[in-house]
Amino acid sequence: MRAPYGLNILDNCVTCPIRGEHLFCNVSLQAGQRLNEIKSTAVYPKGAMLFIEGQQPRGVFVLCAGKVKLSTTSREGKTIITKVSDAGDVLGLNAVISNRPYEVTAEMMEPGQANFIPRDSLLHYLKDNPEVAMRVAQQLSRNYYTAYEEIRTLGLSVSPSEKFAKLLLTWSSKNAAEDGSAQLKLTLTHEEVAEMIGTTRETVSRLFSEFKKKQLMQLKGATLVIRSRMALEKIVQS
Amino acid sequence: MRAPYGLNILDNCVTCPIRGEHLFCNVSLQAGQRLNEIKSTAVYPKGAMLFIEGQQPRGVFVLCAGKVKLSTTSREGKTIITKVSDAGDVLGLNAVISNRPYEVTAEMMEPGQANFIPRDSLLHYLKDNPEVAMRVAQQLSRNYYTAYEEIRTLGLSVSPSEKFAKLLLTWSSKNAAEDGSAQLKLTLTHEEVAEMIGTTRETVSRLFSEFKKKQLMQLKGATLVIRSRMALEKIVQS
DNA sequence: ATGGTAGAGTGATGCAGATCACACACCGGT
DNA sequence: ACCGGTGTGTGATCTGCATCACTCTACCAT
Repeated sequence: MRAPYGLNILDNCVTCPIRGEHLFCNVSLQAGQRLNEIKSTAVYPKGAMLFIEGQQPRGVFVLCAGKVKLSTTSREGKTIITKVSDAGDVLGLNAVISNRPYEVTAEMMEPGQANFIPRDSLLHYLKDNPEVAMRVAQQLSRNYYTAYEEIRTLGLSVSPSEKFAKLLLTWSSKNAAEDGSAQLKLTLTHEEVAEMIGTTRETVSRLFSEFKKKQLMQLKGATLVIRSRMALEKIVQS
Repeated sequence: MRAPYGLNILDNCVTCPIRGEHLFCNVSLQAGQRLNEIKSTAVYPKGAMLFIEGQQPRGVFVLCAGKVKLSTTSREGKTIITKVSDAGDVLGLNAVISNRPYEVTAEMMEPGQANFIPRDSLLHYLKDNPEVAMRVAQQLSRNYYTAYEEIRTLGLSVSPSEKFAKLLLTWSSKNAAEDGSAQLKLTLTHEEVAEMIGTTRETVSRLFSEFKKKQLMQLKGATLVIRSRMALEKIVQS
């Protein structure tokens, strides 16, 4: 199947091409079919906004391919990135369930694909499928935990170094090797990293140098190598 | 009915003596009765811990009377207070639904009363009452929004003054008068205020003086008078 | 009264990190 | 080869707040 942005369209990504533990997976056959009827698939270019902070919730997006940046901006223009989502994540769920405006802006960081489920359809669907409703509740509380971790990080760790180390740890835990090292592609700019840990671009730049010098990490092109998680954990201390 | 700590025991506070919009209110008659069967009521002294960060979730507490302080502490002993709950709030819901450890510590700030619903009973109950399950999902997403606001505050507002002004605003919105002024009892110590906005006791002390001098607030004994919300909002700017 | 303790006010000092101001490196377009 | 734009590295300065170190008050218990 031909698709724009050099992507192949994934056939039925709502029922998780990737992870077994996904929100809409392992539902009954009937429930799965109904889900296919109410979803619609679309492909997005880099920079596309799935939704914007403050908008009324139209529905949820189930991300099939590509990375999505979730961020909030204050009136003065200061921005924090709260999360980088990837395939399998469900975006906009909180807003849809509670019928409040989207609390973040979701922007494609690279070309990707997502399934859209309109708010009304989803709510009816959940009414008819209590099993899935329960899963949604669990997903919401997981979201809450993630937010909570963020609060702990922002509220308890004082120094940028600590927050930076924490960020590296979360990255490395997604690509961990046996020996405590990890390797991953760095897709964010220093500016964006700064927005994730609530500091300035310059400070991030200095943090990179400092951590490299201290042998905590290594950088070959866009490939980030984390030497030992242990050493980072010692910096975090919280 | 006699009770310890000078409290009168409230008869059936799980079905909201106070607020109509409560989680377990307006459920069907049958569902309400079942709820009464699985709950148990207890009275707590000041300083009692309903649950502690890291404990396995035993169940949820529906607060009937008294204020409860929710906090997290880092390994180095730094503490942040994430919320002060009062009557009507449901505590521990996220932990119970997602079956993860309680993420906060819940401590009574004054004598009070709460209904306890054990985890298993609640989960069965929700399975049997999808209407209530949906309400729980909504409650969870509200919790999420609150957490999200906290993230915005911690991440976007830099200075303690801003965060302090923000805190005063949330306080005053609960006791607002028509003209933008508000009056409330200050039950927290400077230390505790510091833990709410992520700064030190000394800084809070100076903030109080500063805000009083700038006519933003007034303090008669434990009664805090907020002159104009407008002026505070100008400080917040986010 | 007298002590003890928890909370509150306030000055002096030091430093981490924001801010400003550059220079440079890289890449894609024409 | 040339440019412009975007991202990065790094020095110099400036400042807000944490930290330390007190004193003072209010309140309770004896």
